[in-house]
Amino acid sequence: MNDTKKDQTRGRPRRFNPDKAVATAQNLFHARGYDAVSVADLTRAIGIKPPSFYAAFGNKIGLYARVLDRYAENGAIALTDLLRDDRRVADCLTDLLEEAAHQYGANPDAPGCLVLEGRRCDDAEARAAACAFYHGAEDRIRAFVARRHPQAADRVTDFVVTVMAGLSSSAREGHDAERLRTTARMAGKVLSEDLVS
Amino acid sequence: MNDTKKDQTRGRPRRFNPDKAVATAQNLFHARGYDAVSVADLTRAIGIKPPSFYAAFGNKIGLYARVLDRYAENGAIALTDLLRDDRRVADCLTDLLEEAAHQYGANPDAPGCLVLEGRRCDDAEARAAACAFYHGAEDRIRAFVARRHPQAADRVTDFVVTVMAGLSSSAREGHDAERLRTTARMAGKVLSEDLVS
DNA sequence: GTATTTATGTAATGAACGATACAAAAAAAG
DNA sequence: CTTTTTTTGTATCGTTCATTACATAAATAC
Repeated sequence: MNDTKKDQTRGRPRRFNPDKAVATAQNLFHARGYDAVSVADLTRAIGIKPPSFYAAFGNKIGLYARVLDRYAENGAIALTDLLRDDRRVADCLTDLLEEAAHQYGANPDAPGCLVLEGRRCDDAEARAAACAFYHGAEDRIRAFVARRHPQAADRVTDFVVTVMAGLSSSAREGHDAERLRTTARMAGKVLSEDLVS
Repeated sequence: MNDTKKDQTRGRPRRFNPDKAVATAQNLFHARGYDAVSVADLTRAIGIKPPSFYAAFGNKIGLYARVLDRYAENGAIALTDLLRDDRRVADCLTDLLEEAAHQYGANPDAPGCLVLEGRRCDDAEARAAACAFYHGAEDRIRAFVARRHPQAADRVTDFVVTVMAGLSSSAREGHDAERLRTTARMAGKVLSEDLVS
């Protein structure tokens, strides 16, 4: 019957919630970046000791992968909702840039994009994990543009992802959501004129 | 007479050229970033042992400061040449973006901007050093725009520095100079329309 | 020559890192 | 109860990091 509440696993029960731990780790990684967050920082913030950490997540990269998954579901930009076929491509992309501006500047304690910033950390595995998410998003944007503007897809995608990376960078530099949105709107104007029809 | 060739210092002469060492360090820091370059990497590349390193440069930050100075004179964008009073502001800024695209993509082994990327390394002192150079450049851009478009200065400067950060980021992602230049030109169009007259 | 000064090479320092060995503790299964 | 399974805390591992003692080498000054 109630197989959700009763933990009918065998051994000693966990004293911490792994999902909550992932959320805590997400905050840390987003605030400081992968390299600057040590395992000691993570265990302290979660409230566990290293052995519990490694038993639950494998290693630092393992937890980072969980964080990226959570970010893709929770905090990242919902491309599916934004890149619609019933609106002009330029308008969708402008909304995308404005949404990025809003999200990247929303929380001053975790500015910018977890994935965009994660692309250039110093750990090869973590970098590859972040880049995988990034390339997925980039490909979706390019495919969306290509459907109606095939010859402009590469150029427009380069422009959009470059502006998004700039927005994330400026967010980390201290630009608030309002300043970022102004920048995003300026960038959006280019698209409206470039992608006529 | 010839006081340039004769080293009339007292003790044992140096077996390496500090200026060449700074150039070597610049390549390393630009290629991998401050955090990812260890003192061991630097001493190996320069061809000296740690004591010679610390005697010559003080510490890792000391050498990084020398590298930033060298970059400002050598590799960075010559704002003085670009931000001219005898041309339209929008044209100057578009040239600035295109020049950034050209420089950031010129050397695949050292993509992006040393200063822009250095802003977000994990060492507080190195970060402060890079940010000092960055803020200097940002202030010059803002002052240049403000002279003729005072009410647009903040907005336009935010846009320009954000695009530049995006260009540097995309350069590190692998965009070559040509792709970056296309992006830069697209961004430049906004300025021509925003800053009429 | 001797004294002084500076640079060099060997080797080691303490600190922080990611990751583990090990035994005790807390639960279910028999 | 005993056995089995899993988690926990303590304590530590080996590696890498930036930095430095220390003695030696190579130059000038006297």
